[in-house]
Amino acid sequence: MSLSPKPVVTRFAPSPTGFLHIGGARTALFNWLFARHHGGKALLRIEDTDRKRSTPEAIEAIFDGLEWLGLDYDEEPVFQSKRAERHAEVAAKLLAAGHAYKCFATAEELEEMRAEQRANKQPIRYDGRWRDRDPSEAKPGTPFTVRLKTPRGGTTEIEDAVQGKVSVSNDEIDDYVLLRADGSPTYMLAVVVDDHDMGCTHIIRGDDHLNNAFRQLPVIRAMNEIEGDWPDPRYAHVPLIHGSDGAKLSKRHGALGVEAYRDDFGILSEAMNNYLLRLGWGHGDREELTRQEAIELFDLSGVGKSPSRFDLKKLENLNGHYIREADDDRLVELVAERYEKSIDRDLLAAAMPFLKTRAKNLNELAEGARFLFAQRPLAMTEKAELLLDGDARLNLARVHEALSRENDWTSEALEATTKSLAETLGLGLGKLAQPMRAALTGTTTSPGIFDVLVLLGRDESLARIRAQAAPTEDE
RNA sequence: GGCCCCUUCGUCUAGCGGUUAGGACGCGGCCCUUUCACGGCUGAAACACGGGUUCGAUUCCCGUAGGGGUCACCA
Repeated sequence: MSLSPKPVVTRFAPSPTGFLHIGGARTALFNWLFARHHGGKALLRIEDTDRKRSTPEAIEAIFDGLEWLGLDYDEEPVFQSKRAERHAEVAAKLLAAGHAYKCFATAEELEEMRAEQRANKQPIRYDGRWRDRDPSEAKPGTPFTVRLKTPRGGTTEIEDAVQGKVSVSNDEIDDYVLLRADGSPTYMLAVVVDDHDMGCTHIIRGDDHLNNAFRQLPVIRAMNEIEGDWPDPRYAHVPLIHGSDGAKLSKRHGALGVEAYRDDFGILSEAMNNYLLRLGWGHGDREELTRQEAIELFDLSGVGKSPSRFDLKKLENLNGHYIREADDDRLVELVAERYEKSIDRDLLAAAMPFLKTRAKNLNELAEGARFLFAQRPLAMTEKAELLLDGDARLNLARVHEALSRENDWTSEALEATTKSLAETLGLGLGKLAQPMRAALTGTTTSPGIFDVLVLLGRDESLARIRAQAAPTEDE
């Protein structure tokens, strides 16, 4: 026993069969935070052993998603597919030590076995037909798989950092395949070997892997028996994220990659991080946490045991919060990206303080800025059109007259002038302001109308008001 | 179906034997206000059910129900 505890090493191990989805992103975040919290190492491994389903695009999407989330790794990513030799080496050691054996059963034969088990309502698992047979009983040259000789009888118990004590009867675990007939390793072998070789101390993953822990442990213990220094890792199985219908988040439930939330929904990285952090983890009443606070506060004991549902409304609420806090220049860039044509960034920057309190996502922010760059004649929304009745247009003519005499084009002066006009006319300010808003922005929603006047400038403002005003007699 | 896990407002959660069961999102109301937001105040809203253990259970134990996960030469 060493006195100083081993430094924490975690890994995120996605299989690149698609984008980085919400659940994967949260697992990545938890692993990363846990490592950072303990001053340990965060590692990344790409589980690309499924040659058919893994794609380079998916690998890129995962890197891209992780980078966007601000999750960095302490070593170069490990590609599982490149380690097949080592996996086979471990399988050979297991075989040599009698912890594994060759199985010459054909796929058809096994399918038949399973069909029979189904018919007899028996649990479906490999029956160990080659467990105690001598390989010489097989016809020479028959292809074989290597199966783990799992312990019979008794139970295996793990102390999961999230789920607590979980135990499974060893008889539930069949002698599963370690090495396929073509000599390639299965996932079950590869994870264990890679986790060991990477020095992972904590395995934080979705609880869809909880059962796998009981299948993987025998390999670890067998290897520890053979060569030592294969300690059990600490497991932490985090409950899955479900869709709003309560079922596992999947493609058919509209599960999206994190980049879709970034690109299509206009979500900020901080908002996504904060939302994911709070989904399944809590620390008292804390809702909004910075990255730094998350590192300081994150621990496995704060992770809940029950699955949680994904709620876009809450994500967007958080997003609105982070938009308001975000630096204006950054928002200008993000909004500008959302316009087809190039826009006046200085104008957008000037408007940003007024725009950002009104948006829950970048799309709304871009939409809210649209009036700044609109060309006359302005397109009117239905509500704006409705607002501009005869009286409104008459009032606009008066506003135009008053404002065109205004020399001090500041929101304070413009407000004073408009208010005094309203008073003179015996009208509420709204009677003037709402038609102005419609004329100036083409909508019924916008920043404060006097800020709009200033942003658009004297000439453009007067022109837009003129365009919607009733003709006056002296014209 | 076998095995494993889960169960506090609609949702995310706090609670770790004694609380008016707290916060957040969403929803309603009020205030602010030229609109929409922001902000502030406020209201409705939960311990799945049944047994125990205990002076006392949301909290501990056992069932029931419901939900989820997993059962490949996929990962």
